[in-house]
Amino acid sequence: MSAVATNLDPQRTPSLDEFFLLAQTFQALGDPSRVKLIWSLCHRELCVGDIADELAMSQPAVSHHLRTLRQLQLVKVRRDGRTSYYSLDDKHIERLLREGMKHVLDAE
Amino acid sequence: MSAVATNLDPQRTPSLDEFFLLAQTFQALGDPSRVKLIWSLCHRELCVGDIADELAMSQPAVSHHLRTLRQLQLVKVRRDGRTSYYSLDDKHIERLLREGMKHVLDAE
DNA sequence: CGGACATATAAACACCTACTTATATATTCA
DNA sequence: TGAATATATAAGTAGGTGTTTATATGTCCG
Repeated sequence: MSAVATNLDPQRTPSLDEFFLLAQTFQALGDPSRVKLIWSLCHRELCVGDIADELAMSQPAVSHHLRTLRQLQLVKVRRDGRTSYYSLDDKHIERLLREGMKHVLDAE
Repeated sequence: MSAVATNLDPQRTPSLDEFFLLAQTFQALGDPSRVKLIWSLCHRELCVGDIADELAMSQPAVSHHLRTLRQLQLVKVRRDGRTSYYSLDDKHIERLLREGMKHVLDAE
């Protein structure tokens, strides 16, 4: 039986669509407000109002960013009554941020 | 002797400047042309003309992107005569891309 | 030197994005 | 039901970004 390249093969060259999605993902992380937002979601979930307070942003701006991040499956939502609790969608996200921060701290 | 938090402490909350730099780094990766460009530099260096051919982009556009990536220390240059050879600046970059691609492939 | 080659920079333009203000939706509770 | 609360969406706008076209810089070689 020969090895078959799957979507999860880390060595194969990604398709154009996959490159596009990867760029979109990085672009979603490429904004100071969103990167702080995601950092604040490491290790705990927060509701929209708390995020707005913590980042000193307006509520609509926070909702807007959260929608962007939701669409790319970077954050997920849990609704409880009128409150929406947001958290990171998977463990890759935090690793991605920390790997990026390693570069920043190494480079400066 | 007590442990002292340094810039490299992965747990400490980054400064505003560090968040800004992190966002800039992700933003630099957040473009299909640049993400393909960086991917093509994994495991080998390339000169500007070869990159332009490989990505089917104009030479000035490639130079422009390379400057962006250079300023953030994502790529580095080695000049030989009239040719500039570009390569990834450090090992974090490739890890960052692969970590991001893992998320994309998991999410789809 | 002078022409050819490789890359870098500049200006201009169309497109996109992040925020604000205003309003809508949805849920709770008196 | 109706007021209050929490979040989502819409429209508008100022500023930013990626590309092209044109030109400049720098290097090799006859």
